[in-house]
Amino acid sequence: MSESAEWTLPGDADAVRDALVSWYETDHREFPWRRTDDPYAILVSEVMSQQTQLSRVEEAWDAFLDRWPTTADLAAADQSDVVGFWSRHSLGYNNRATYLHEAAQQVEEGEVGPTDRPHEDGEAVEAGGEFPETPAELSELMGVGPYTANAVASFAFDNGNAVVDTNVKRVLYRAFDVPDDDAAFEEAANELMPEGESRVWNNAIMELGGVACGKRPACDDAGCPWREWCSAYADGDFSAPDVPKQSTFEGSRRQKRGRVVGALREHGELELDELGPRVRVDYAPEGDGDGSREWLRGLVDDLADDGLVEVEDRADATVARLAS
DNA sequence: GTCCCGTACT
DNA sequence: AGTACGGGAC
Repeated sequence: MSESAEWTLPGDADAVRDALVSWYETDHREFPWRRTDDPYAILVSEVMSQQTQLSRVEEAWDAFLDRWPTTADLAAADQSDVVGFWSRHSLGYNNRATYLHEAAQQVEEGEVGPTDRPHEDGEAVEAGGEFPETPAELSELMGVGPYTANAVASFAFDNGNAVVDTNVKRVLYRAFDVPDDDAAFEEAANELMPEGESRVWNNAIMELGGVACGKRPACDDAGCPWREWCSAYADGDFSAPDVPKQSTFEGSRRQKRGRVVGALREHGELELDELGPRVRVDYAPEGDGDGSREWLRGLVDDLADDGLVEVEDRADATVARLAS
């Protein structure tokens, strides 16, 4: 179903496909996670890569897998250690550390994947620990959406659909005038992907978006394999789909949340009035506005709702620590 | 200050 | 449909 026929793939689509795969196979960046087909290791790399410069991900990825080499290891870990690791490595979005931890537990408990099936009360449940292999099963994992599901299915099992991230959108938008519309991008991406070759294809098209067709295009320098078909190369219009604006981090609530997690990681447990000055230099317990004890209580309560922090009311004071 | 960016939640 | 979410690179 396509109400918008504004875009078309070139008539010789197979030549387009072959050109990209050949270009990728001739030369591409090397990343350690491209040398494994362990779905867990690939999931870790994808979750990290969603948010961080690839150079720093390499070191964090190695250290993470060294510490928790399997889903069983991660599932058994204290969540505070996982969040602490995430924070120490400046990986951002601490929620995703808890998602990854929960996803490992889902796999170990057999909640998802090939062993997933209804069972009666009292019946022995199948052991679990088998990693899901299809995009639909992978999507059941906490923190795994359409992009990550297809990336893991592709890179671990060569079993995915076309990935659609901002790199892919930009490439399709520029080269084939696919409109800035999620359904159109998904349709075009899947029409273009050679059947059953998701591993090499998704690697190749994201490499194209990262190396040749970035925000600043490098068509000739990167030897873009699609120049002869590319609409943007022909008319010089290298505009890209709109990306949502980022609110400023300095002074933001996100910054204060990060400081709470950092302080609790460092000290283990703190009373609110010990935590406050580490979050805002102008912390002033009395009152009810920003920077007050009441404000801080609201902040740590939200972190508790997110599963990142534990808050305990004692007779004399309220204490906070990273969630175990 | 701007950019990066997929997912969960409302 | 819109918003929250981290912190480093530039």
